[in-house]
Amino acid sequence: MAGTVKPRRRQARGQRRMAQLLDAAEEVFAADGFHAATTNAIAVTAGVSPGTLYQFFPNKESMATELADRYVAALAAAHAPDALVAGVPLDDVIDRMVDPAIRIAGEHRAFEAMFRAQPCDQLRAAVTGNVDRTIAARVPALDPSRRRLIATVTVRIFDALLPAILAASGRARAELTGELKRVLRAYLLDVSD
Amino acid sequence: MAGTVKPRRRQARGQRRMAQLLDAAEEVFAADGFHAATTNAIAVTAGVSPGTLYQFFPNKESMATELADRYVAALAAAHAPDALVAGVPLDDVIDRMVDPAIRIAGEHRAFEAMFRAQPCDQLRAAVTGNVDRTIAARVPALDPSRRRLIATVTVRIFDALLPAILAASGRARAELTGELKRVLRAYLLDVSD
Amino acid sequence: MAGTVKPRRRQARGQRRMAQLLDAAEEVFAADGFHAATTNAIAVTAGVSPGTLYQFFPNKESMATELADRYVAALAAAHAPDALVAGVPLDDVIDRMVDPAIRIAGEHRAFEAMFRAQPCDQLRAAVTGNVDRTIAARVPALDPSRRRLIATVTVRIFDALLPAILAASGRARAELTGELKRVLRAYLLDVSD
Amino acid sequence: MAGTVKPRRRQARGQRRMAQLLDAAEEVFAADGFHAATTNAIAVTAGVSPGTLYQFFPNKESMATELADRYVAALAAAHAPDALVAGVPLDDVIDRMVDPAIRIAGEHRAFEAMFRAQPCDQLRAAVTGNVDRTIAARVPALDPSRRRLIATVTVRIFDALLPAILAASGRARAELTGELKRVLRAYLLDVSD
DNA sequence: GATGAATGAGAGTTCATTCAT
DNA sequence: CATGAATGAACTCTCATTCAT
Repeated sequence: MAGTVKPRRRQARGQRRMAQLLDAAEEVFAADGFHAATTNAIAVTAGVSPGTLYQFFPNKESMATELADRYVAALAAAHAPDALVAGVPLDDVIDRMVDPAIRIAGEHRAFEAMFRAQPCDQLRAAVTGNVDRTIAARVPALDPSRRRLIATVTVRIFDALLPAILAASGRARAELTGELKRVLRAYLLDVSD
Repeated sequence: MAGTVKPRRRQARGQRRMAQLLDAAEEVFAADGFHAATTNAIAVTAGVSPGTLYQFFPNKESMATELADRYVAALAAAHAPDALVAGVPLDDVIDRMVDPAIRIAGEHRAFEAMFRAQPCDQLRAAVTGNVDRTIAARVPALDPSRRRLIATVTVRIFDALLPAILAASGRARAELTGELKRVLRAYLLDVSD
Repeated sequence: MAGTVKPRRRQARGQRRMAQLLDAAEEVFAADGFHAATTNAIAVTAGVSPGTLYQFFPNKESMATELADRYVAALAAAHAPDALVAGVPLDDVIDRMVDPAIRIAGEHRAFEAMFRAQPCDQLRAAVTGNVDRTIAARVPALDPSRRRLIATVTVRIFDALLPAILAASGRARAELTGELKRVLRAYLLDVSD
Repeated sequence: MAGTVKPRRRQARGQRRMAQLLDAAEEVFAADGFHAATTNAIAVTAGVSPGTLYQFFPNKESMATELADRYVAALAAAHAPDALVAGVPLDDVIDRMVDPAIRIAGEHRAFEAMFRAQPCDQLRAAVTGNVDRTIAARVPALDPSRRRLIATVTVRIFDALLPAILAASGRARAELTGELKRVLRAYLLDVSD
């Protein structure tokens, strides 16, 4: 009995530490970028020693990877893919894709940095997958490889404008967001023909 | 006469070294990115000692800046802005903007890295300026601040797809280039209304 | 109880290292002077890697500063300012000021170097303060700014003869020390009028 | 004829270059101190290339040495040792020694730096010799080795207060100069007994 | 003589990672 | 688990001096 309980407690504490460390990593990655970020700075921010950090993560990259996982999960939760299929107008689909993505990127300070960092391909891949599936649902006839290409391009466009959007606020942010949607709509209408 | 030749001879060696060093920097920046690139690696690649590098460039940044200047010049030479004005179809304009840019980016291995590096804003600024002027010539009625926004977005889209294009070759590169042009055409047509 | 001991154990090793490093710094500063001294030499002398040095001191200057603090403390301990006030003859006061200072400078090999180095103004300031207070105690009527001037001059005289005294030994050192005291006595008698 | 004239011209040009370089060295030594001063900085200040500098001076030290020679000569010229002997009051002697020394130190910006720099012992030695001879003239009965000691101490006191005097101006400088003279008079009166 | 390019060892400092405790 | 001391290679940049021209 005790044998089964103890490990759980440990795991719980471990989970807490990991979350704590990831929060710290998020902050530091957001502030300095992946490369300039220092594991020592992350440890300090988390209020632990560098050694502790390496008890939970084998290296700096792995922290980025796990952070990216967080963001993938958050995106998955936000993009409840209900009813993206049939008669929903393209504008609405774009809204339902773009707005939550921007929101999540805004909430998670390191989203942007992780989106670019090489060790976080998963994040880009996940987003691309989302878009790919959405297109598949709306335009089933499309050739899969062409669909993949379009999805990739779409995500890159999003990526290209995201930093500017996040850096802006108020009117400017709205303007830039509008422009992003305009690009996507124009492009996606064009390729739907 | 001799008075004008003599100093030239000295400068000539220096100019050669500078070019040599910039070539080396280009190679190393392209391979490792601006941050990861080391001045020692550049010096070794150029076949000189680190001290020599610092005889011509005050620091690492300045090499990036000068490289970016090179690219700006190359772009300026390529974008002879003749006849972009009146009756030229949009497709042609896009071709004449995109193709040389991709060609130059392909010829200069560090173009992409410099396009992203902070100390090289000039490069992005120059390209954005080019686009802005082109739009101004074609759609004189457009509000300048809106025009600037469109130019910025256009360049960011180019930036977003450039790495993929450069990484690809043959059929894949042609496909991606086509997609880039499609995006731009769709967007620019949309905003011209 | 254990709670107070455990952290101490960790700090203990660190404290030992700091002392070790300061000892090494003292040796190297004494041998080469502050500017010529290298952090690597200090690390080697201390038998640690350069990185370890920077775990305890943020930079070279800080080592000098801490060394100077050591000396200030040693001086404060030596100059028990008892009975410097009333009827003590000037010669005795000078003995009680100069002798411990010379002894401490002799014991701490870098004293002289630190006395001169810019990042160690504290040391000179501390010594000047000591002298200033002593004068204040003996000649309360003296104008404070004039007193400060006299203290400064006194310390500079000490500083001027210290290297010669430390470099000498035996009879020569005694002679020079006597000369220093003679200068100080003559000067202080003169200004007491 | 030409054979004798040409070399003279050359020597003349060489002398000019040397003076030019020494002027530059003076400026740079005064600004940065001997150690921090850079031969390149000196060459730039002199408006020549580093190679030229090494055509006239074998190394950095030698520039300091020659500068010190300049100062020795200036001092020798200033201290016309007339009538320092017999009935001149001590105060006057001190004035005639200290005032020109301070004036020259003020006129030659690197005087102070050279006075301290190790490669310039000659300067200190020359000044000490002056003082020694003056004492010898005034107190012929004094034991030579004791005289030497007193001269050394005297010069060190001068050295100790010189920086403060040069850094000050107006009233403060006058005050400090007065204090220096007071110290010297008190000391020399004391040792004359 | 004069130039300025070239050298290269070495400066102070950083940081991802490991390890004894 | 947690600590924080320890590592050491690598970084950018400097500078007295030399050498080809």
